[in-house]
Amino acid sequence: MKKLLDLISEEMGRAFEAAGYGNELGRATLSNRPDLCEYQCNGAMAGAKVYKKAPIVIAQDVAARLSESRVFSEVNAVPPGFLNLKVKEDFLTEYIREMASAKKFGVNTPENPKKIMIDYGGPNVAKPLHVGHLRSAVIGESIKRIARFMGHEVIGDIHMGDWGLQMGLVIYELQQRQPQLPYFDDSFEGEYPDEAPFTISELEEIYPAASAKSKEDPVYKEKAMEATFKLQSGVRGYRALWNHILQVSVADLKRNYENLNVEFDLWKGESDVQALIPDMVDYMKEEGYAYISEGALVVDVKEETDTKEIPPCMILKSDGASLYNTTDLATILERMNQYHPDKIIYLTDKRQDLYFEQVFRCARKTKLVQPETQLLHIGFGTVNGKDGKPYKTRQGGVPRLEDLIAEIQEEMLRKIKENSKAKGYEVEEDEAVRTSRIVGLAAIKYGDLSNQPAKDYIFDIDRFTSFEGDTGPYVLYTIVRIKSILAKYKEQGGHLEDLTLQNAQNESEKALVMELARFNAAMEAAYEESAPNKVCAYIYELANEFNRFYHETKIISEEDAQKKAGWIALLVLTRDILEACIEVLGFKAPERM
RNA sequence: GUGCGUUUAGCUCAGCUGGAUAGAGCGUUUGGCUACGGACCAAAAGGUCGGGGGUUCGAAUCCUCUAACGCACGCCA
Repeated sequence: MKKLLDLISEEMGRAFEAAGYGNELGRATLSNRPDLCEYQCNGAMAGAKVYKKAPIVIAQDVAARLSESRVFSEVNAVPPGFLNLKVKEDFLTEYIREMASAKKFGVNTPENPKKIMIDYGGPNVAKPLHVGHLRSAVIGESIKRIARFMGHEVIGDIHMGDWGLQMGLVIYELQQRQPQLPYFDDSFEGEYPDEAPFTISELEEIYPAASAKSKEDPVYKEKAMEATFKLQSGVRGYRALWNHILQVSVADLKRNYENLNVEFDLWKGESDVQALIPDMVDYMKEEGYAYISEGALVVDVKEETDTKEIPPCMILKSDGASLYNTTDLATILERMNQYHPDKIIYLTDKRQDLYFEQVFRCARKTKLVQPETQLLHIGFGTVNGKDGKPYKTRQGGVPRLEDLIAEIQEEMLRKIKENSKAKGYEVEEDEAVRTSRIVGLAAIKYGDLSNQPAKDYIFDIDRFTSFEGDTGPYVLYTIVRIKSILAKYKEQGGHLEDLTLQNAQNESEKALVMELARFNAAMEAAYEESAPNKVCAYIYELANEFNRFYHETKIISEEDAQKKAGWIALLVLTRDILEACIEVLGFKAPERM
């Protein structure tokens, strides 16, 4: 389905053409003066110079051609040359009816769907998730869902950090604590146990302990690096232990991401591409891309148009070891070979902007990717506390993601109980808890997603959990309210099928319809700019328009059956669109709250 | 030092890629519950868009200079 604004622009374009001007001048936008008109076109002013005429004259020429338009009920040329437009009810109703019966509410399926890989999540094995992991997971999941909704094929990869020094640290610390384990006995030739010799909570305690020791004790660090090396060179016992760590850790990660309603298609990690590294490095050397500089193997990625010095992309450290860059390049290689994506999107902290610029340039230069393959890094900002500094616990530590979510959900539970008490009815404890989880997740995700990804934002529990203003709970409340009215309609014997949308009866209803008609444009913009915040902005406005309409219109008590059915149809569409939006944002609405 | 980002109402943020009177929410003030869910709605007050200069019919938006803050700049990830 075409976008409403495109239909309007085309109609304007034809009028411009008929009056002897270029039809590209017909581009229309939403009015920024709703008191004067619904849509506007500023093409007459843009055309004034080209045609050497006063803009108002052009506008009048164009307006005169539109008196018989089936789209507009009103076209006014006003100084200095604005074209103020109002659309006919019939035209709008026809559009919204088509939308209601169309697949995906009129979002077009692309002719050539793209294959997109999204690299997000990025947890480190054996380390608990913390605030820093929230944004990658939440934004990445939403971008994935938006792209899927638009009809593209999307593969989400968690890309775990499962190969670095942290693995050596954990292994060495385990050896200190339980030296009798068979994994550390080089002469052991039997089968290793199936069961890991530690639980997830032990694991989570082991890493920080080991990390602290290695910072203070150079000998300890040396030993940990040795353990890392033994693991990477494939020592049997170390590999077995590493598998245990992975197994225990991944089970825990799955649980955590599931709670966040985040799903990955691939659970790959750095370790998966290590085998590709030697050949890739040889290739880069043989083709003359890589050379030794200051002892390290590097690929130059400078370009003539650079306004600053871009350091070369390092492939191997001077001790011959691989590093983050190497793994990322090998991952690109693997992804291209296995999945042939048209586009790879990375979600990490924005501080890695320059780093990814280097890696992307290196991948292009060394022809790891096709010239038409898009590589995109979406760098997101920091989650800050109310003081504007990175969010910390009261003790000053880095807060765990689990604790953060629990905190929001507790506050949500408190509010739900308080509100039900104020309204004078009792909620069952488990229903209240269930609801608080659903609404709490919406609060945290909406709080994050409604900001532009690249910007830092302030994590404010009171604001996020509020039912008022631009928040997740407000949007859910609106959906629940619609569901409640629809339930009542059914209770009274009404059916939700075979309803026909009618022409809008008043201003607030028309405003709601116009807002609904904007859905495909809003979703498309969110996709193209990888900007879930645009979906948030859209549903917030939609929810506002709905609530305004709701207050002016008594639906259930309406006597005219056709009118009433038309409104119910409008409610159904509003509910469906709101739910489609929160679905791509990665949360759901409860039946009651 | 170089580069990137940010700067809009008391606070938190929008601003549809150059248009009319710069918009929301929170907070403040006021009005609306015998009500389909008042967890809502309506309204008021609140701004020299960090600052200077420029481009043009027209600038929060484009160019330039400048200030403050944040971040990044080969062997971490």
